[in-house]
Amino acid sequence: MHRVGQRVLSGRIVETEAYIGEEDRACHARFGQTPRAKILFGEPGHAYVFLIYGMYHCFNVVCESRGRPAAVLVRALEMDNESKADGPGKLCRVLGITRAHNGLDVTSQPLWIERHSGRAPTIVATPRVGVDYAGEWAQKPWRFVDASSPSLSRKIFMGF
DNA sequence: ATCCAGATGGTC
DNA sequence: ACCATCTGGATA
Repeated sequence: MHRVGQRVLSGRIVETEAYIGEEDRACHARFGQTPRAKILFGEPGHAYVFLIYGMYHCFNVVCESRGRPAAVLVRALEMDNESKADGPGKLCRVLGITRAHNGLDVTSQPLWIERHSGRAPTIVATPRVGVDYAGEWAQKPWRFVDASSPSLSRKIFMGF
């Protein structure tokens, strides 16, 4: 959920990826506590937002305790309206999330997450997207999707 | 259906 | 030089 003025933009999270620790060669924490990755090393429950390819943003939630860098990238939403949010860049564009949100507490306004009360998801794990440079770490099944959702960033196929 | 160049700028 | 992306146009 993101409150902007009187409006609340929201959607159901249907796709995520885990980035876990300095040893994860796909994680931004792999270079240690650089200026960009600073938030990753901080308190859990805070937003880690970064600019990618000079024109898009990616939204993560920091996990695990201070000093232990880990986060969940939110990659797709099923929107409450007609908007499309089937990808990490589109999601941030549609919800209006930018680096101005980096470090915000995600348990309160204006940017927060609520438990969904609808039907249970059918969770399927696949390799993460766009991290081929990460060697063996690229193959870990740390992307999680609701296979029953039509709003995924890419289609699922046999086994995945 | 698949392939790919181009956009665009922070980060290391 | 690289990059946790997206779009539109070309090709088949």
